Amino acid sequence: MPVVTLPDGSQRRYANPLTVAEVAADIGSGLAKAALAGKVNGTLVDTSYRIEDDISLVIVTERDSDGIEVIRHSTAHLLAQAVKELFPQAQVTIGPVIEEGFYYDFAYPPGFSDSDLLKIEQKMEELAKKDLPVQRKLMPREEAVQFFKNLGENYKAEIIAAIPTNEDISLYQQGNFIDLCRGPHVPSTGKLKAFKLMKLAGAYWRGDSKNEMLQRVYGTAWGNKNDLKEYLQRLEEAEKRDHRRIGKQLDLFHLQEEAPGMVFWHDKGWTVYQQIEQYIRRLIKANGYTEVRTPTVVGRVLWEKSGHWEKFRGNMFTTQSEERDYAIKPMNCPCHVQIYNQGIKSYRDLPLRMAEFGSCHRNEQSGALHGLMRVRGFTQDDAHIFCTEDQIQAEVSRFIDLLYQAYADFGFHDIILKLSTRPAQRVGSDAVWDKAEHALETALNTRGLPWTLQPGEGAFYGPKIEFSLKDCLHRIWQCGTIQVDFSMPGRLGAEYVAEDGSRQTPVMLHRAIVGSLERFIGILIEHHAGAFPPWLAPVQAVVLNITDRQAEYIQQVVAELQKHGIRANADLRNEKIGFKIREHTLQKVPFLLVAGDREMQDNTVAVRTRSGEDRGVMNTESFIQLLHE
RNA sequence: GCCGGUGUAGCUCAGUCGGUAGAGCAACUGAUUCGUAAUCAGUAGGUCAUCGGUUCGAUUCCGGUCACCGGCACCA
Repeated sequence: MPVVTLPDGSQRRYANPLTVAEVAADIGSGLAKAALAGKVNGTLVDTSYRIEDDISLVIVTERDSDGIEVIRHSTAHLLAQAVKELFPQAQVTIGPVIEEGFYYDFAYPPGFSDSDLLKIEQKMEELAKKDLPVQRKLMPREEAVQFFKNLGENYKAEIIAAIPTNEDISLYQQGNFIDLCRGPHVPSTGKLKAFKLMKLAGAYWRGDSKNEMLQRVYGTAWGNKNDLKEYLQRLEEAEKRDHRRIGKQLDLFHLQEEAPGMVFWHDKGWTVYQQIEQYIRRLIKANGYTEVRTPTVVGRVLWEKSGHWEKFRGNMFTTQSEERDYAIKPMNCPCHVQIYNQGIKSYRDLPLRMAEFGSCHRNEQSGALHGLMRVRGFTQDDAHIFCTEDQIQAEVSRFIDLLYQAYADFGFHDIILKLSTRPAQRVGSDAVWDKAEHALETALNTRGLPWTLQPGEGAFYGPKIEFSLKDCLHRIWQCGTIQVDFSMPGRLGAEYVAEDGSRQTPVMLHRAIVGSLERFIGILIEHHAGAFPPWLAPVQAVVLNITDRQAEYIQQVVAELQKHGIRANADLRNEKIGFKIREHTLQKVPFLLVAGDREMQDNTVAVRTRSGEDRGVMNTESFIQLLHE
């Protein structure tokens, strides 16, 4: 006699065991139709799940995030069914739900084409319309393995073989298609009403590049057509913000074939770059850092000592001269240790914070390159802090403060922190790791920040904290990091004289706030959609005339603004004011200053923002004040 | 690096089922001096990524290479 407790606290008593679908029908016919799955005592189940005991039950519909998840999962199955009908030789593998959609990997050596994708989608529509019931069955493990082997589905058989022996093997059938799946699924294919196949891609079996490559089909699915439409519109919006597109439109930078992965910064992009660099330079100088500059091309011997030659040779650009090998530096730290090593250091010199806007090159694999986000030539806002073990915690705390201030100034307030601790393969004693991990953890906790632990994800040379920021499209970008290094100072012979006169090896903290400046600018472009805040904008103001009569006056205004360090230009072209407004607005210039006869008479300008807002008429002094607000 | 796709004027793109190409914007010239998101007219501009093959003839078909795009793998 099951008692079912619903989310509103109400209870229903039934004389006999019954299914989730039957409870939904008992509540109302609308709900019965909308029911996609159930949540029994917090666990998702099919609507065919049989309720025998007293439980709490949620009827899951397209309005719940759980419901969307079930829809996506079932749509992945529908995709697999369609593929098997059209391409019987294709073998199914896995088809998980991902953020905003799903994918399914198939083993199909001939590969799918874009036109196949269309055909598959049409077949899916057709199968959905048939409203085929989706039925769950259980099968003993061995039988299931044999069953899929007989179907020629070797990958599925392999997956089942990997399932723990104490778990049930559940299969789902819709029409002739049977797939191994944990479930739950929608009760019938007709519940799948809003989906679209997005793209084709290659993907390695089990995510390992040593394995064969499968055909991955990405799709998206939603509870209704409207949500699907909104999602597609959101993608379009994101495309409009693409930094590669905006970089071209706003004449910020370009990339070209002869220098793959290396940026040609144009005047405007370089201005933004300079603003960022100068900002960080001011910030770190005020926080006890020194700034240095080290060579770009450094002899092989140093990279052998640091261990990079052995580990990363394939990813370093190398060159030679007079029969000596050199590498273009992929990172700055070994060079910084060389500066540290000049002259003897005392414990009184620590912590020693050494910064460099270091130009580095890494020979990234061609397929990894992506606009400014992944390049071969980049500049880090790098610094290394040489300190004692006891100083780690305080230094990490100081750094977190610095980083939060910088992110806020760039317009990022949502920051995600992750602590990565000791991996299996590592250097340094457990006692030292204990101390360092504890120091990082304490630094995070004393600041009251929420963070997640990534056990085993630390570098072989020490634990680290990673800082990621969320942009306005909710995308997450890892930028900042602080890493403890127990290895390199020793390898490269860094020492200091301790209070007791003994020679000790310092700990080294690698840290960066924005990481690669190139990538960070890419993030900024997308976050602001090219409309940089005025302090970063390459051109802060353009002063426009109405007719030639004001030309001279406008030159004076521009000169005055420039004298105050404002990046201002004149636009004296013989064009209508509307035309000029349009052009500079599209160029995202924060302020447009118009001067006609009236303004010239009064020694003022009419101020308009790039968003079309009229800020009224004012003199240059007031405008300068406005800009600095 | 791997799978798939793309490469045509400065930009965005059309086109040629094999007979060496076209639009809009931009540029240039001229006219227009105009009050807050596009003034009008004219001119010029391309080894159709690159190398090779097939062909009487290739930008088009086939192959190699390079770069880019979407993923996968990688990211000290």
